[in-house]
Amino acid sequence: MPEKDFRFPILTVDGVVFQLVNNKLTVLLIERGYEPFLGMWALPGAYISATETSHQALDRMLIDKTGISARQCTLVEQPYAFDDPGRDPRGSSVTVMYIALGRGLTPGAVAGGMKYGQNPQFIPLDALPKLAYDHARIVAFAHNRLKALAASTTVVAPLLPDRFTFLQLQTAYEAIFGKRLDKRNFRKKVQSLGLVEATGKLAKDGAHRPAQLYRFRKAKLDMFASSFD
Amino acid sequence: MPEKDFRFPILTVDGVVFQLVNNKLTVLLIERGYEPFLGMWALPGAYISATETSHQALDRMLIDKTGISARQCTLVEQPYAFDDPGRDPRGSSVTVMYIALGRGLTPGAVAGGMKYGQNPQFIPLDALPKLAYDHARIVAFAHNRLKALAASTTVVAPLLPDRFTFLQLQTAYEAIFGKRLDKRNFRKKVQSLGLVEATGKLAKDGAHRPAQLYRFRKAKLDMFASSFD
DNA sequence: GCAAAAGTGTTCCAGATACACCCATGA
DNA sequence: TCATGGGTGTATCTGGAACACTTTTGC
Repeated sequence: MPEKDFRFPILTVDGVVFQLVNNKLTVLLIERGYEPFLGMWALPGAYISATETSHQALDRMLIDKTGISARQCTLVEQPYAFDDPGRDPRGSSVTVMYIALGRGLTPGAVAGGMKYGQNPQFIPLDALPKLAYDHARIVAFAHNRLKALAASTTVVAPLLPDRFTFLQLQTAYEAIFGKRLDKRNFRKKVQSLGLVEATGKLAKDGAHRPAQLYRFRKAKLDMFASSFD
Repeated sequence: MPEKDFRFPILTVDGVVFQLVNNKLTVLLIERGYEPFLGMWALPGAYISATETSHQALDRMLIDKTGISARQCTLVEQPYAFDDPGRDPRGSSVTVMYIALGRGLTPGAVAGGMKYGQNPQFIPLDALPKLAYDHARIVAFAHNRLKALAASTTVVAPLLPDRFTFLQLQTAYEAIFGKRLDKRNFRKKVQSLGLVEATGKLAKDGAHRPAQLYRFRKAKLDMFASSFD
């Protein structure tokens, strides 16, 4: 029943921001500036207040703690809840996790941002330090989710520039799946799905044959029939 | 930053309890007994208090509102969060959704239970009434999730008795996917995955040849390689 | 001319699909 | 004897996986 003075549990939001750096999938982490877990690496996160949605809290928190705006990223549609009774000594807590994807993000770069930031860094998933709370589990969950989405949708798009070569696209998939793909099979697959279209422009970036530049046909998250792996 | 008098948003839990009734996939709904949405059908749900986890709140709420205990069900591993700014006039709210699976459940049957219950019923997914809040969206999400899980894990197990015939198993899958499957191909698939084993017992339940009774090899949620659809 | 990435086809195999008849039982 | 669900095998198709060489450019 709705009671007037009902006390709610602690509600927090955590952001899992992925970006490609040097062809590796990385995630945005901070070093915690206070207890608990002082000095340990953690996902950027914050309490959600009664006057905001979890989404608004994410925006605010990301800028405050990492100097990156959620506006610069693409959010994956669906937030997930993690209920960790043992996480906070003050009582039970629920955290809402968002997955965000970006490219060319620089921690601390937003003007006036990062009030509480503690050394925000994009850290490769294959070289994660020990994380605070149950954040290792949350990152693993998010990575799994990203893999599953990449296998059947165009989620990779926000990780890439608007125009990209086939090699860039393939490398993005390889970074997400954590394994190499065959160049010819990859091309066939992407083309048979009609995911991309040639722009006619060429990328001239070195001592080799210039590559055709492509773009995604659909701007939005698009589900396709068959699947990668 | 952790502040002493921080006020948290409204946090609620909603349960999506699936059960097979007459070979149809049904979901547990109640008729709301107060505003908002008085008289409308809705998922059973409740506020989460500061002294309990979302999981505990689910247990309590289900018994109070439907007379069904979460102990009678199998919970799907992962809760999801839905953040609906417009849902509650008193401020922003986040709801944590659990998917639960059961069989032979009877609303209102728990002794001493169902304090606030309003006509709890298992309603077939293909005959849902208009639902309160954004519950139609939540049910659709849960159904999708169930489909995806059924395609690659043994989630169906809790929907079935311990021992079941191949036809029962197939019918469960058909109910979840909402389409017919080929009997021979289904058998081949299930057997090649080694999902079930014969018990040696026979089901004699009518004017026809008795069927072999099977059980799942793994009691727990088990992920298998290939996939149904 | 050589280093470096771009681009291109075929074969093979496994798994999915489509499909029809006889069997055991109770009424 | 008939109605009902139980139980079985084969041919075909499709999509994924494996695999190597020629092309274009800058230096």
